[in-house]
Amino acid sequence: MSLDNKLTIKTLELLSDFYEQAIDANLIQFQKTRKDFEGDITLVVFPLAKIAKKSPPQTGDEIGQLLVDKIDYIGSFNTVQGFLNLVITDQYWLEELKEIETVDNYGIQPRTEQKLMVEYSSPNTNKPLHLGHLRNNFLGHSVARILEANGHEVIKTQIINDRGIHICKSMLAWQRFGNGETPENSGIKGDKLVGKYYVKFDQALKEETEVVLAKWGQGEFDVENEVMAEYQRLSLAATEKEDAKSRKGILDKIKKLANNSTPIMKDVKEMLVKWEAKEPEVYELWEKMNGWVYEGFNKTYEAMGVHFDKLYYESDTYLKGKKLVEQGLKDNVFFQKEDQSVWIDLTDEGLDEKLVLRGDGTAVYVTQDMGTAQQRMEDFPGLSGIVYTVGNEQDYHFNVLFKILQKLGYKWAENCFHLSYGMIDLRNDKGEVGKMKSREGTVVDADDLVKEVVKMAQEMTEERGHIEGMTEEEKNKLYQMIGLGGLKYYLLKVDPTKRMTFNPDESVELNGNTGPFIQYVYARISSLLRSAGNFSAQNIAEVDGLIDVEKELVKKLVEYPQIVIQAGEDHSPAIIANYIYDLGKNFNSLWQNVSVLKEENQAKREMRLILSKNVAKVIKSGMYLLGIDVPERM
RNA sequence: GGUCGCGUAGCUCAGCUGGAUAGAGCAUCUGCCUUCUAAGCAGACGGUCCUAGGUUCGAAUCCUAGCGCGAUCACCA
Repeated sequence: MSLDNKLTIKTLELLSDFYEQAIDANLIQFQKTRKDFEGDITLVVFPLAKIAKKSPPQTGDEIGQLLVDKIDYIGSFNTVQGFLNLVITDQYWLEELKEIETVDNYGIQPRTEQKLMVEYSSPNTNKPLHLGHLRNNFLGHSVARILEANGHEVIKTQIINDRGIHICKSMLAWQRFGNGETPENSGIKGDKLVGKYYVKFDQALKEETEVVLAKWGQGEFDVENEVMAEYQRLSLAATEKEDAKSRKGILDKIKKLANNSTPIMKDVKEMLVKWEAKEPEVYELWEKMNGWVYEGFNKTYEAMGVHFDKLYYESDTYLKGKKLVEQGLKDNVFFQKEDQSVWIDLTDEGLDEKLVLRGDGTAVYVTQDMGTAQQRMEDFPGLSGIVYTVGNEQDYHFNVLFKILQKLGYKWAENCFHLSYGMIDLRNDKGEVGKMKSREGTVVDADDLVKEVVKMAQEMTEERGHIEGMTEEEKNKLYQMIGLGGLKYYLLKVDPTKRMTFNPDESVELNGNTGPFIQYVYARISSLLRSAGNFSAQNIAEVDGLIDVEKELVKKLVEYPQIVIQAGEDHSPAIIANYIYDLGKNFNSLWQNVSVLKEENQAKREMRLILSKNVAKVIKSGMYLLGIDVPERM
């Protein structure tokens, strides 16, 4: 039990007795003592002053005396204003250290009954992975490990968006402009090659859209009457609007209308229908191109060091979604419009009407998500919930999805959680911050970044020169570990829910609050332990006093289990990251200020070795939770 | 326009379930390698916690309004 909890229970008991009345547990508020004051833990006495019927300082003194008298590990106290600072004895901390030393899986929580699925990555198969996917993957992978450390059984998964109109776009463009280009004959990585044709489609679409708009402008309409009417309505509205913003909104709508009226767009839609009908020509092309993509993705995942227990493909689950729509239609959860499209009315939930099946009978995004969720529940009986690692731009979508699942009557929908993380912004040469834009060529490619980061790690490590005697293979492994560790840490140390600004220089930085800084602490301790000889925790209790840095370190170690729990509850690797950084910093302070091996007092020397060993143990454990490896030497 | 989110040092971020004089890193400047790995340590400089009200013993933290930024409101995913 933590000191905080222990003290709260004891104090509650003592105070109830002392003041002869029942005391609300919420009035007992312990917090860490601020550095500027003497003490380890502080009781906030303001809430208790009323009960004592004395001023806060008097109350503090009164309670402080009581606690010192009754609790043996409280050595002394001081009251500053309404804050009662308690000094815990060194013996107590030494016992704690000894305890930590005996636990192998320190910080890891006992098994629970919960079985959770964590979904992350979930890319579209029409473009290569980029920086945003890196944040997604590292986050999901780390959260999976954190949940495991909290005792839950975890299944790591992803849903591969391998079908849909966007895939058909790449396919169509390849058919038209590809001239039989393949990864083999071009040497281009599979996912990159398919991405290339997705871009080609976009260009073609843009050109055709302009043609359509030009025709419309001259009054030539070879489209359905409704489209023409809609265009005329919008054009009129655009001329009436005064402010530029709403004008732009209408112009965007016109553009979209034109977009959808292009021949190429019609062809793509047709292709999707053919695909759903499994027409061999289309289906084979689809299989071929997706095969290229998977080959490319697998290389990227391997380089990133993330993996999955089970893969789902939308092409397998969207039919299940369609069945759910059918059933829901019968049960009056959904309703059908004249054009045969199927909708759900969520206006009573504060949301809108939402399409669940297109008029032509093909599935949309949410259709397949419904099917996927149900499939998962069938595949893993007893699954308690699903964690969806998906960007916060999809907050609305998941809101809708969970509501739909609830309305369909699935109890487990309540345990689905959208791990909604912030977008990554980039800073351009002018210092402006903004999103990655493929059109402006600012998308940071995942493969390129990983390669770059490892290369930088190599250069910087060679400069430092701590690696003589390593084989080439060991060296390469180390560069990989440092580069990737730095990148992962950089992306994970920020609160996942917040958007962040990517700075390429900081992502490869070795100094300060970085992954390599922490890895370095681990390597230092490893080096220390290598030259320490034999030691044990037996004589720790004989140490006659702890210096500040030592005590700080023990206190920090004691916090770890709570940190793991907190990180699990909040789904936040950042909590782990910030904690290990603090721990590492504290250790460096010890390292720089005292010598471990040259300490003459034997008990003290052993205590410091045990302390160091356990700092390393916790660093390794915490870094594992972030998906980062630590080196014995660097 | 509706909904949701964000606004803390020059920059990137902690702190936000209310507690003491708001913390780190980067950048700038000082010191410290004959000593277990200086990828380090010690220190200096740097703040209208967006603004205005409110709640209370106490507000960066909670509430309301305003300003600014972003996301979303697709028969895209």
